[in-house]
Amino acid sequence: MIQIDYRDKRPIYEQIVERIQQLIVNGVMSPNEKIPSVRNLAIDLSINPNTIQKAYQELERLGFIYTVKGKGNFVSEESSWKKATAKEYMGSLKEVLISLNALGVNKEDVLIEVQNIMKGDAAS
Amino acid sequence: MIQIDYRDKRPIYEQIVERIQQLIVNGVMSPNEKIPSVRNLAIDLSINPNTIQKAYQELERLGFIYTVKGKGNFVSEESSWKKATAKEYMGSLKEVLISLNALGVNKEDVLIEVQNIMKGDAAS
Amino acid sequence: MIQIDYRDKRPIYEQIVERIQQLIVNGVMSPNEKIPSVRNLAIDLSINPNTIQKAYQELERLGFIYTVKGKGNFVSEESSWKKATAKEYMGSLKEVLISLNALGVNKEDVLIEVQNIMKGDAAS
Amino acid sequence: MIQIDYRDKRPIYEQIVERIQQLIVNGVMSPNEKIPSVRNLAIDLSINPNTIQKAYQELERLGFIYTVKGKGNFVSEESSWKKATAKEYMGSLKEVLISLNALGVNKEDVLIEVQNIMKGDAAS
DNA sequence: GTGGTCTAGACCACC
DNA sequence: GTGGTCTAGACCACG
Repeated sequence: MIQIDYRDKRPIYEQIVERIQQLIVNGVMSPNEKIPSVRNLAIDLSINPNTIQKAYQELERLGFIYTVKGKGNFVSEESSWKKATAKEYMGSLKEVLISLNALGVNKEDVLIEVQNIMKGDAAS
Repeated sequence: MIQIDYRDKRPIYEQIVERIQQLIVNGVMSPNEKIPSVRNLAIDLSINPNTIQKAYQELERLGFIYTVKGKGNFVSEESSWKKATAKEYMGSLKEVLISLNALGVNKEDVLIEVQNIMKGDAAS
Repeated sequence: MIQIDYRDKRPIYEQIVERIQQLIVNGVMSPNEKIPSVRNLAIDLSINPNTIQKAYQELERLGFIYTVKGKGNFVSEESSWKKATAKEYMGSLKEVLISLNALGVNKEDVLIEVQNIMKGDAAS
Repeated sequence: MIQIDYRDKRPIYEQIVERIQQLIVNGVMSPNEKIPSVRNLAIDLSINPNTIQKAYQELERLGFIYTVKGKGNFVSEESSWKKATAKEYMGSLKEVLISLNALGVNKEDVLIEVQNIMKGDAAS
């Protein structure tokens, strides 16, 4: 479920943060579902528990998970992250579009991509 | 023309790379135009020449500039970077769209953003 | 009467201590009134009796309740905690005021807050 | 300048965060002033550098300092933290006042404390 | 068993 | 020299 790419320049903990974010955002993990314990995931990935710990604390800070000491870490309600995350991604979209525009990419090609990926146009 | 933000988390050389990339992509600098010498830019920005050197090496690796020993550094022809760069950004676009879709963002909102930014639909 | 927030960073027993303190200070529970037995409260809140036990021990240490073996736990006379608690809060008040002063907060704003909250000016 | 209290229940890194916050808020350290390097402070306090590192990262997250890799850590401009910090302290003030009120503390005593500490009533 | 903190020691990127 | 990351191993509070 989580793969570490040691050739990636980004730190391991950041890769874990991003991966779990994806799993939550894409609905693979549901609110209040327990995520792997620090120790278990550390063993799974053959990584030091401290590194997992750092990733989990960052995820909590971002509002994607919440921690119950002695119990484990759990996925937060959508309300804690949905709005902020969508806003963030819209910002990224804007940046990418500006660059694509400067590169002279055809608007049609972009529109096709949007139609292909965003099949559902139902709001949440 | 180039501004360094020391509070930015990214290394200085990376900021320079990105900035010059922008200048080239947006046409501010034209193919075969000479870019500032390592020494001059270092003095201008009051930073270590090694840092500029590293930035220029990266830009050369990416195909945005080429070096002529004893002459200086020059902007490459569009052909050496346009295609690869556009492909890269299209990849980013795809990732962002997938996430926006998962977040339940309305397709209409994305299309509006595309129409707003990509005013020109002329191909390269 | 007592609500546990598992997402709270503070340990459960501390939440219970604070909550019961509030109930006593605000007069909801009167001196010599019996408080729920360890066992009953544990069942009510669906938590481990050890946790309740720890909370009650802390409350006893602070002078808010006293234990009668074989009978249960009871709210102490005001004399055992009122003075110490007030002193403690006056210390906190001082610290906060110093910081607010350093931050350049207007004295008037603070005075307004005091007038708003401390409606009764009857001494104990 | 910074003292660690090992009897304090709070983690060391949190004590450091609070202490440096105080130094900044109270104007002992000025914007853009360099704070001790991670290694130096670690040696000074006879503490592991990782612990200092954690404290500094938290301070950066809170907007009190900014980091320049390879250079050190520096105090942020007041604008990054003044408003939020003042708001936070006003919240603490409110809580304390409510408790003092419930304890039957005389309003006059509180007003005296305010007058004593907040000598300057000049706004920022 | 769970997360939270800390130490000791190491390597890396950056400047 | 500076901060950033990571490992290995330890102890603690909590439930």
